[in-house]
Amino acid sequence: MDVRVRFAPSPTGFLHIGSVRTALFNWLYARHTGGTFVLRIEDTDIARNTEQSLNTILDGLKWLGLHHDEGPYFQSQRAKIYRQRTRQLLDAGMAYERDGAIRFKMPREPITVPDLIAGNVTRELADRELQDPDFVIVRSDGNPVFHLVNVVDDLEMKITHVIRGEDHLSNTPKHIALFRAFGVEPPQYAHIPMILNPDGTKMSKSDPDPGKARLASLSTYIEDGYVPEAVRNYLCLLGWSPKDNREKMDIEEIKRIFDLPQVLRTNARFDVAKLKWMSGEYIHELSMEEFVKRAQPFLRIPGPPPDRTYLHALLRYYQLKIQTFKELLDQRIDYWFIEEYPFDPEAVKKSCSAPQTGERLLKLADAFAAVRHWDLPSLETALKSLATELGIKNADLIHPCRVAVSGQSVGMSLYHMLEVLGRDRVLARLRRAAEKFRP
RNA sequence: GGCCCCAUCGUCUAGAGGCCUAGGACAUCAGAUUCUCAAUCUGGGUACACGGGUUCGAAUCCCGUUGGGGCCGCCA
Repeated sequence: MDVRVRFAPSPTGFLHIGSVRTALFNWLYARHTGGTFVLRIEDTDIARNTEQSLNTILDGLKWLGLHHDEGPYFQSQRAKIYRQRTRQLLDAGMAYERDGAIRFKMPREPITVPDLIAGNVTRELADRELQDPDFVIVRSDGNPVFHLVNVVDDLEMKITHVIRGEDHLSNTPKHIALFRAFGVEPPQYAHIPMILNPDGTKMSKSDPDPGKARLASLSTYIEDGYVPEAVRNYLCLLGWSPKDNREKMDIEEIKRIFDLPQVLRTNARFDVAKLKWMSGEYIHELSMEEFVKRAQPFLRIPGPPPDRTYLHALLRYYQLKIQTFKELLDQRIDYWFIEEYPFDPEAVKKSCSAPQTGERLLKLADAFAAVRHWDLPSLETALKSLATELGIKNADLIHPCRVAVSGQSVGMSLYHMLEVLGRDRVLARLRRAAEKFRP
């Protein structure tokens, strides 16, 4: 049997992280079985159907690398089919009209859902449903209701496996009843557990807490510069695991071993810290070419375009330091590119307040000027011999030197920094700073 | 209110009756290292929700309790 699965988001203008995971599991299952991944847009509510919100979905899937094989199909363009199917039920006496709406005659006996993940689930009717088990399939304004269009679409598109959030488990009996009413065997169902906020509450875009609302949207992770492969990898691990302690995994490998029965039945909480860690893992292993390419939107380089070799040399440090590309914006990198870099007052106060600072920096500049090869070991030797000569600790030269050439007290190891900056910049900066810090 | 699902460290999870005095990862703490932040290395603490069964033996099976989530719409 050819597997056909679908992702059916409603175009509400953003992608919920839970939806993304559902899309991912559908995609994984399709790839695992060599089946077809269909994209269907649930846009029967015309008010939500805007081009921009559709693009949000398309862009999100593309960002994650979840390519669909068919679609997107739009429910809004399928009104005729829903009407025909409604007619069919009406004619067969399995639906009737009341108060202008069309209702489906729900079977009175409980229906068992054979679920690939949850097992056999038999749902008794709730007390309210006991009063009136039938449900509306076409509104009085003539628009079909979710349950109807969902089933009709799955039927028409020959969907074989419906992989969706557990929030749909309770109304799956309705869907099964509808399939049977059409004289068709329902597809296989697989309900995956939900993704919750860190505090265990439901993830929602409309959460009054803006922080939590932000967590729920995929666009947050795109904007914050997370690596898409990491987001995808992390989401795979929410409700599924390879059982052998592996976590950072190649997507090809996941496609190979992913299967529905191993999906967990427990809800998972979203842990941004772990996602961040994983994003970092992916960033660190990027080639410099790829890193620069992806970092582009988050790089603010002042001054004229830098030399490529120089840029790569200095960026290596930041690549290993950050976990999301947006963190690049927090790094003070101006000193690599322009001479008017700012001096951090704290750093100056801490490292350059000694009265001999100016004099020492001048001597250091002279020592550096004398090195034959501008490389790490020579610079280290030069600095250390000067310290010995002056009878001071290495650190008494290292810290002022760092502040002099970078304006700050943090950064890569000093000798490495000097090596990358180059002789001309370093000597000029040391001499200028010597003036600046003269008592 | 009714119905459904679930329950292992703070979090994600491994665990399908003896390999479990419960393993891994993230987070956290301590130490090491260093010119700073970071990284790295080493080490530590922290979990089978509770109560009953079944069994020679239970994190693993059954029942109940509690807790969490979901659904019961002319929303999707």
